[in-house]
Amino acid sequence: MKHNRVTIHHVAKKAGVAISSVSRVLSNHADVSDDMRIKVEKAVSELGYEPDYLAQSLRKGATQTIGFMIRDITNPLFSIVAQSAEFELRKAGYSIILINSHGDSSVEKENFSLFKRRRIDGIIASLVSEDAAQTKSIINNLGIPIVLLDREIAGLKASAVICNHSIGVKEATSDLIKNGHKRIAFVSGMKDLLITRSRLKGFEDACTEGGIKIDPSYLRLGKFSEDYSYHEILDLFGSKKKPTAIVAGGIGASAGALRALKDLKLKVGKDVAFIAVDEWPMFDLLSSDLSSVYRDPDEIGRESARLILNLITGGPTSQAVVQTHYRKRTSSRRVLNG
Amino acid sequence: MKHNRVTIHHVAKKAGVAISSVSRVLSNHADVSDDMRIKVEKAVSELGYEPDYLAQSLRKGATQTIGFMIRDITNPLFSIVAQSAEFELRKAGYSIILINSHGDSSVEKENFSLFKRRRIDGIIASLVSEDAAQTKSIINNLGIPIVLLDREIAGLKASAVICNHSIGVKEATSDLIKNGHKRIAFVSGMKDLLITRSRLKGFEDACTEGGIKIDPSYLRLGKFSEDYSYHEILDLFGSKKKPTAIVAGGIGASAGALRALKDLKLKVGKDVAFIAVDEWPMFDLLSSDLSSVYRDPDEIGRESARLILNLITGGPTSQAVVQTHYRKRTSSRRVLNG
DNA sequence: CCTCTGGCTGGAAACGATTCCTAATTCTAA
DNA sequence: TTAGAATTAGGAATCGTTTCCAGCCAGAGG
Repeated sequence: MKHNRVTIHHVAKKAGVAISSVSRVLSNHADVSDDMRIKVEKAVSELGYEPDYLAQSLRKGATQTIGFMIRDITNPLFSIVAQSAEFELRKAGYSIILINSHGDSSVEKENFSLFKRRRIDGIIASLVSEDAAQTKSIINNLGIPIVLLDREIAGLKASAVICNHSIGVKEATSDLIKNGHKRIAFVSGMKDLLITRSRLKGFEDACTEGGIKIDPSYLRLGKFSEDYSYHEILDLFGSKKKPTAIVAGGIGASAGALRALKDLKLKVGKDVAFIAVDEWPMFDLLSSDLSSVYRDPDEIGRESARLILNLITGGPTSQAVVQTHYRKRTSSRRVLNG
Repeated sequence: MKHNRVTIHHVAKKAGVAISSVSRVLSNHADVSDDMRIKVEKAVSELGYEPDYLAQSLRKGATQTIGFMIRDITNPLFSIVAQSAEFELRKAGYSIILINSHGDSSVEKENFSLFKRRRIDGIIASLVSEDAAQTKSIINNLGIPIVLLDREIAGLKASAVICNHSIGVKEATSDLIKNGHKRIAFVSGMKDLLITRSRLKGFEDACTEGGIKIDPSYLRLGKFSEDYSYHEILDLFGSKKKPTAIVAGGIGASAGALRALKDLKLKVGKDVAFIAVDEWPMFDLLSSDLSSVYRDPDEIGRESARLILNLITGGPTSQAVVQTHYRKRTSSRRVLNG
């Protein structure tokens, strides 16, 4: 089985030249005579030779591979990001190794070490948390260029794709207020993440401008999971001061909230207003015509690819900002008892 | 920058032993004295040494990497398959390289060659087509173990995960017939794919048993795309003999069909019955309570991982069958003019 | 006391490329 | 004609491991 792999050795022998000459021809080195080029190319095509990545990588110290680590590949937003990043990176000759961290920071840690051992050239990651001091030191000691998705960590040598969440959420919340909503709930992930803080800022700004005082019990900022959101919404509607509108930050939050409303037999857009932050496949086929805060996942993927390539070729760390905007549909209207 | 990578060389020097001894300790070779083991382990932990995958791979001829090639990673079903396969393979020490073929068989061809150059240990693939003779010869010449998802190619040395589509579709179609439907349309992908033939068989069997003659114009078997399905449904409902029920084979087919019905202002479950083959995230939040044919994507991922590991360790090619079953909900009921 | 066995160890050859260095050849110019 | 420069080719080192092979030393058996 070993003898069926054709190496540069075989090519050299067949062409009757030295190994180094074959290598020079294939890497378009300047000092190659026409005669040599022809001989080698003939041998290459006759043998169907293709250089081995492994050996090249070992020698050159670059694997042409990018590690893509996310918390959950089944999240439709991330899968689009992964697809478009892969598309861009492949054009530049890179492959991607996909790793799930399952939202577990110890798995995340292992993954970084795996990346290092595999001599990954660069990393694109959506980290579990921003405050883990350990994560910070791991990344800094890794010596591998990294692009963070929607995370901002002080003192970290990393590029980042940051979405401007506050703008879209502000527009959306303002629209709710304009439609007469005063009791607006906001469900999303942990407050220590930039993404949550940014959304919260948009929410607060809109309330301030609209002259609405935020009741802290309407802020449910705990986890991105469906489960969390589901139970928080049930809890809110079990209380005396039921909200008339909900802003759900993230796909999980939206799914959990919509399920809760369904179980409560409350009709979205009629009994309660709703804004989904982020959309998912077949969004338009849902039972209600949801207003949303949109960002383009393709753009996130493209930008992250651009940033990591930039870093790999020695460029400085930088940030790319992806805008969000409000897509007004019918679920944000005034409701019966609003 | 080169000097900060700690190699087996440094460990050997620090421990005052030969490189080969370090390697023996780390690979749990039998011929190692306790004294040696202790010295080496001390040096390893003090230096924080981790063996380099590249060099190991080059020497051993195995990269501990699986290539995962699918037509579209944003397909929610595939992304779950990818996730569960990754989970299983990681437990066995493998990483996965994810590649999109974008449903393009020339890209697919390139990808195979990339896998070979990267010395991938095994491939899990959802191929674009089954009949391309070229693909067959490429795979056979590749010399890399491969597991096919839902494809059956004669004369190919490959394992496969096959879903038993016909059973679920038959159950579903029988239910439609029992509910009085006679004009049932079936939209799905190309007829030359096993997956389509298998679904069609279930459909035909149910019709035969139910005493219904199939009108060929109700069979729309062209592509898996949303677009195709959308236009075929519009076409069907523009004709004289409108169907009273639709079976949509695949997520794309379902999406396209549901959009067409929405545009036609036909209510699913009321004006027309509908069966979705395969579910997607937040299926339960759709505007209608869709009956479906279900298969477990997690199981597909697990099985494909199991089969490829089996092949890599020298086992024979084999098949795993994943069952489908009918999930009866309300969209399959009798309808107004049915 | 000598040989044989067997456990351990170190040295060196792979694995398949790239690249530096040196040498041979050709060409130009004095 | 010959020195010196410019091309071009080959040889060898290198990347970081694993693994084969040979040798050393200690203990056992005669």
